[in-house]
Amino acid sequence: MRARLSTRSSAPVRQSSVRAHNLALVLHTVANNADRPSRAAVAATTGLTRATVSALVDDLIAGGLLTEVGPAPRTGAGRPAVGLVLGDTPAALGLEINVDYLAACVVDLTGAVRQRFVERADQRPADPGQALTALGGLAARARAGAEADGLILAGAALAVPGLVTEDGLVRVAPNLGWQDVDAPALLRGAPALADLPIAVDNEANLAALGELRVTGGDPTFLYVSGEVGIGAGLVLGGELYRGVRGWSGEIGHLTVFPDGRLCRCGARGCLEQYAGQEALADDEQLAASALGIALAAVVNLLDVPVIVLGGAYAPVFERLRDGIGTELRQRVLTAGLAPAELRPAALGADAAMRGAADAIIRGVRDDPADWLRRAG
Amino acid sequence: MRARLSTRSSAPVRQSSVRAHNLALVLHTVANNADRPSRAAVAATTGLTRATVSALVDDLIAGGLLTEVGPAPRTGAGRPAVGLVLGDTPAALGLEINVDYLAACVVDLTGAVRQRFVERADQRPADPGQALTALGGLAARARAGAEADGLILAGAALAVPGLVTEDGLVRVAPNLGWQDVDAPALLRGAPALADLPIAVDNEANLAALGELRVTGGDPTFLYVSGEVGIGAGLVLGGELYRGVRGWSGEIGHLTVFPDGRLCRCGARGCLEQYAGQEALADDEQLAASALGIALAAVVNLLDVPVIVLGGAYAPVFERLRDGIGTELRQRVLTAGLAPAELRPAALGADAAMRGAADAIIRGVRDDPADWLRRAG
DNA sequence: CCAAATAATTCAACCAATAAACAAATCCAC
DNA sequence: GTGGATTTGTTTATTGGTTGAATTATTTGG
Repeated sequence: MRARLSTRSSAPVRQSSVRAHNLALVLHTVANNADRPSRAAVAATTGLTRATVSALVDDLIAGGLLTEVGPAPRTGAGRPAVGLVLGDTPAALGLEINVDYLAACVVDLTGAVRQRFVERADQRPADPGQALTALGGLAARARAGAEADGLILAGAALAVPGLVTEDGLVRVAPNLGWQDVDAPALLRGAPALADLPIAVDNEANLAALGELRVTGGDPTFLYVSGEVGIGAGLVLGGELYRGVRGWSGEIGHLTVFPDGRLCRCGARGCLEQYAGQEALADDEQLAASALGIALAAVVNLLDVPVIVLGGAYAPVFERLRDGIGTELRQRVLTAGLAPAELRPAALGADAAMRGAADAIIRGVRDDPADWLRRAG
Repeated sequence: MRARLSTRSSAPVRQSSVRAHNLALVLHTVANNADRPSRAAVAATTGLTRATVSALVDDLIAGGLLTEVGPAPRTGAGRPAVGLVLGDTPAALGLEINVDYLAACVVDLTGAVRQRFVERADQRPADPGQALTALGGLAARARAGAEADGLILAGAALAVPGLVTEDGLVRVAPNLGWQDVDAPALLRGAPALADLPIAVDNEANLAALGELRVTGGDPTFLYVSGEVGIGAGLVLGGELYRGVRGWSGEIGHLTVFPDGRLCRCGARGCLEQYAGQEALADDEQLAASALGIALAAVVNLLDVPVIVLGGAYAPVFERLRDGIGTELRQRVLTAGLAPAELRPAALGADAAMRGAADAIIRGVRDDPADWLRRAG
């Protein structure tokens, strides 16, 4: 298979882009190979020559993204290989604000959590400035701990339960009572964050990214997060799909019973009224079949082979499975050909925060050349 | 903005990939610029140097993909520019089989229809072999006409109302009564098609691609085609989204009334029962609100800003608009922030056939280097 | 008729990957 | 143990593709 450069991008490509791509390719290859591959092994799996791989690896080692480790146990004749593993810098700061807690963590390049702070407190009475200042405090502690470990931070990302525009503006976060909050600007007020690039995204989107990291396998799935509301993160071909304005995944307001219960959004019969946290506590079987109807819609529309249930759904997954499955079997046209797989989320309550840090790490892994340039 | 090579592709990139990308970039730039740009103008808009553009243009002219035309009317001092326009080779064969007709057309590189043949006849009694042989006959006439015009064909694509796998196998086409039909193999039986690459895809998917060409603007929209069943083609960021197994877009089986009418798929309350061709003839307002409920689900889930109604919906669009719009305003969470736009399809009954030819043309435009090599 | 301006081409330099030769470090066989 | 086989990693010349500057070509305007 020939390498295709993304045709849609209307920017010219030069030799440096080739190097950027191949740097990412080598980095990914090492990251996805747990048994300390040698330069030669990387060359074999990527299709690049050993000479090229050596040159690329030199750059990555110089930037701390890769590290040489002692040779693997003897394996036969020949000069012994020197193994490669992912380095730990740069790391990233993952932040989360939700109705009843604030959280911050630092995740290193390998995906390991190196710092973790959670502060339980009802955020609804606080105004956005207060809440984000408090979060800045947590972030400062996490950063200090990370830097004591010798980690350099590449950036920070914040998970918010609401609609977020591309430049990080929180349009609405109904359960926090926020409207049009410039979260990056407020966060930059904290000295510990002033010098970092700051991204903001929807909580379910980022949780989906976190899940993608740990599932490893399937690059296409829907992550559904049952909270007070219901959010969803859609991962298509290994990429988070955010929608044109970044407002995708509002599965909580899919109509399941057109003339049913009135929802706080003004419409009738929204999924949220039948499978939100309150409704779930009230009647699990109703929640399961409502979820099944909505998920069938997603599968019919997008041919998504895997659905991951997180948030409040994860602990009761086994009791929901049958009810959801029944609706899926009945309502998905292709259920007979290849049924969609249903499974509980692997990450717990930390999913969004870890996914946030992961989004930054992903950026570095996907474009190491950019990081090498920035890090000088 | 720096050019990003698609990181996901796990193939190495070499200098020839750079050239392939830049050839496509130049070709697109000329295609999207109606007023005969010069090499210098192309260089300015792409960011490549004039030297590079000249070299690339030479290759494209040699392959017939671009043509030089007389200079544009005087514009000031200086050596007059020689204009560039898209050539007409290669062209592509678009084929369609549907319940009550067969159709074939030839579309040239610019998107112009150069040949068109339609044969009305009920295809349900015919077995797949007979039907595709008849279609092969139409294709032969279209090809002969095109070649008399000096056109070279790059390939053929067939639109089918059913589920199609990646390698062109028709798994099910309920309204034709087909099951597991190897359409490419049967088509290759026709001498006029034996030497062409043949693609097969779902009718709504291809119609959506056809629509993408003519709308020009929005690269993200949902195309909904009302036929006996209801199909949808989803275009995200200028690319058709086919789903993991190629079975996306089954919007006809979204549940709108969970305890409603029994559908031939076995489930209850499918959209098809309320907004399929029969139901539409029966009660337009019911069809509109059912459609509205289903489309609201799509917008909530995917944040799609534009919905195009085609097939049987196009002629009655004005009478459906209000009913659909009411549901969308009520049921889409972000309707207040930025309502989705609703519009009728620009192409008529030919949409799928033209979209099929267009899919081939798109392939050439997106990777002209491959075509130059093949035609070489 | 010459200067200014714009278009397109030519040519040396550069960058990144390749292929092939080479050096290093081990195993294995005698 | 000593020499050949084997595998890793580096070095070097070559190739393909873009760049930038200089050059040539062709027009308008004074």
